[in-house]
Amino acid sequence: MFSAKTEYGLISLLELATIYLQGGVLQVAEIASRQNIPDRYLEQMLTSLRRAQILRSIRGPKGGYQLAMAPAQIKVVDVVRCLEGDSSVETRAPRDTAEYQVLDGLESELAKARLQILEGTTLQDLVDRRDRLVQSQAMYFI
Amino acid sequence: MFSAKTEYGLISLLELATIYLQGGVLQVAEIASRQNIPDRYLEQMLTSLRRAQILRSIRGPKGGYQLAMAPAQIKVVDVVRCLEGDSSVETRAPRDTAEYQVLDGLESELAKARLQILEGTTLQDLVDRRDRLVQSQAMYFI
DNA sequence: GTTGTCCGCACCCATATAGTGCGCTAGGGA
DNA sequence: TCCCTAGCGCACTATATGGGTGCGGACAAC
Repeated sequence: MFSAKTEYGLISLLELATIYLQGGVLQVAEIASRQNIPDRYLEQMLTSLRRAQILRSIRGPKGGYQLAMAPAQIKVVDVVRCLEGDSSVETRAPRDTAEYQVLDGLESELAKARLQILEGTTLQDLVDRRDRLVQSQAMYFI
Repeated sequence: MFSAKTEYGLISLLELATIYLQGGVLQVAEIASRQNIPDRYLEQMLTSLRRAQILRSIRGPKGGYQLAMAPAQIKVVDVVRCLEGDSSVETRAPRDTAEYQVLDGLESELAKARLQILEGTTLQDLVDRRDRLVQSQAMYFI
């Protein structure tokens, strides 16, 4: 459902979100090795996210990336739109029969449902879910 | 959102649904030319739909395809599953970090929303929508 | 000025999607 | 009976896309 690009981006943001309050910084290589992502590839996603003002970068030694705003301000839909080729710019050609129009209607219904979920979920929500998940999994070891 | 395969299939079923009550039959070439679909390609979709028991075929002169059941019995999700490579058979490998699990949760949320719509829409629904569309467009000419 | 990190392309490769070619098979009608 | 028509089946091609690499430059800290 998500492309690798989107997944890698969201994962990275999730990592950065957890250290946001301390103003923490992570380097591409750190995230990549921890999450098993090709680092040269991950750079591309982080660059896109920086251009979209979602991330901020610091160059030089001790550099890295950090969130440009609070996790609660970042909606998943923003990340998806940034990393997925903003799918809606496609000008399909004829599509003039009534049958096609009905299908278009159905497709936009699907797109709307998807958008609604992505609009309603913030990075903070994902962080919370992950924390709860880790918590519940830790229970098993007691 | 839909692949060309799925669209072509749904369009064809829509055409066949409108003549279902008269037990009507349409040939590949007819549908293809009316909807501007490469006919040799469309055959592949119709074959898949026949194998899935959604269509029935009649060979020889005066042959063609017809629906195997009433339009109200055919759910869009059946057609999509038949024509789209039943996406859910993919066994993604590692995906063991908590971050990935959270993403998987979000993705299944999206998939569920999509499925709900596709499950709840029948061919008859689409036919009705098209008829209403044609009706309302005819209004403009009065 | 050297090291470490981000920056930015251009490039490559595998796979999926969309579409074609070509011949076979079965049923109806002259 | 023979031929024509329309479905059957599969191998093949071509183009786009997604995922990933290579290589060098730029900038900041030490």
